[in-house]
Amino acid sequence: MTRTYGEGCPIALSLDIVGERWALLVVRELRLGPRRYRDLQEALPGITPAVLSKRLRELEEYGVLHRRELPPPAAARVYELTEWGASLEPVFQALARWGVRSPVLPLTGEVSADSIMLGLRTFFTASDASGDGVSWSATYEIGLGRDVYRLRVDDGRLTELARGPATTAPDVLVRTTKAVWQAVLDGAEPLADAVAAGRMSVTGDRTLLQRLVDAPRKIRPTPAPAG
Amino acid sequence: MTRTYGEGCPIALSLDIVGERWALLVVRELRLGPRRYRDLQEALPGITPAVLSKRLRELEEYGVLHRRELPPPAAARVYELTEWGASLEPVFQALARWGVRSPVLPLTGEVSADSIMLGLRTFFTASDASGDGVSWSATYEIGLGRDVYRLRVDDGRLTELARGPATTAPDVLVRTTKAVWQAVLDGAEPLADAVAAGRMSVTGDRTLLQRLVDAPRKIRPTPAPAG
DNA sequence: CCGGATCCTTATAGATACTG
DNA sequence: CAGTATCTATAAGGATCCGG
Repeated sequence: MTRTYGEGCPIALSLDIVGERWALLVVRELRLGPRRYRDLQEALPGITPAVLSKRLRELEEYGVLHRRELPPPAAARVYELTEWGASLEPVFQALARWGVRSPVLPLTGEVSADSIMLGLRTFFTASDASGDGVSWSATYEIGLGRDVYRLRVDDGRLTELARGPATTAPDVLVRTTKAVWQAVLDGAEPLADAVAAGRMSVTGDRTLLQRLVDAPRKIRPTPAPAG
Repeated sequence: MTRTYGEGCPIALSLDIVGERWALLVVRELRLGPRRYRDLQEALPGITPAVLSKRLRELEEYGVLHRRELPPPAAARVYELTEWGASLEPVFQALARWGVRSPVLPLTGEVSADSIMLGLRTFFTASDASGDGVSWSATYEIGLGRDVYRLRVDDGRLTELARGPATTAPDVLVRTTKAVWQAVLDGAEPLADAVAAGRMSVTGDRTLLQRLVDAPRKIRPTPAPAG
């Protein structure tokens, strides 16, 4: 390792490991499972091949991820998080919750389908039962363009979020675009409108879907910088 | 801002704000209260004045901290976190808990007195009452060299940690060095030995102090990188 | 086409000295 | 004390190229 903070503080050590430019975003892209070099390059607009290669080498060396060769016929090289690398999850959660409350810099730009779904998990708060006493459990398959995800909610808790179609028939099946799904999650467009306008197709119990999109509450209190 | 990830992902936004080299460590130094430029420079070995100035300007611009002029006679310029900046605390906690489990890079180097005390808070877990039914509440004043801290534990929860002496007579008063305190916290030296050898002076109930140093459990499971 | 390596340019950080 | 100025070293950005 070249540049080091050289401190005994565990925070500084963490930053020695994942504090370099792009490093944490590379890890972010692996949160939902293994990815190929090409996938990472596409998901990280602006990263150059040299930097991506360097980060992958470093992160492998430090034990955050490892590369694995898929056997034929799928013959491909993929990168995936080690157990320790996957345990960065609380860091991502904390950073995401902090970032959405940024009082100065706005939250603008493209978001990958992965990030949208992970954001759902980050801001997911079991909706309070509100007296109806009905426990909320359901399975979902959400398709955003070509990216498909399966979700499972058990007793109001999001217990599964993975890439790929549902393994059994889901309670709700959704097909839409990234943009529409994000608008609905942000509350910018009511779910009913998106469906009525044909921008989202829903198969199954729509009230279960409504509960899902209501669950994350990305409130942005925007505290005054208190100069 | 010059370099930007340019994404709509809140994680990327957070990294745009505090992801630059040294930025998060500057914030770390302000977790226990305002500091002067000089204090920061001394606490961050290796940072150059130009970089420190730049980070302080940027972090102020983004609303993470603000500078304040203390009125005479204490006439000094200090930097302190905004409310939003202070809400980075979960990020530090997550990074610290992750870093101590690093399977490859070792945790070596100097640690500031502030970081040791904050580490105590990060890894503080109320010791299970273990059947004795005695609720643990106490006040402490810990002196490490010239740095003095006051702590308060209420019902097994660490409710106060601040720079400076206790405001009323503490239940336990400790005077020692950074190195000895850290060795005791790490379990490298038993509390009784440090006291017996005259490396730590304790006034008050020593069993209350034992509970305090036992509270943080910095277990390092060192998961195999699973190559 | 995938998985990078190479080359050149630009931006940022490190080192040191110096000033209001 | 609280920074700025200058110079150098390193890392990142941009484009191209290459082997399997």
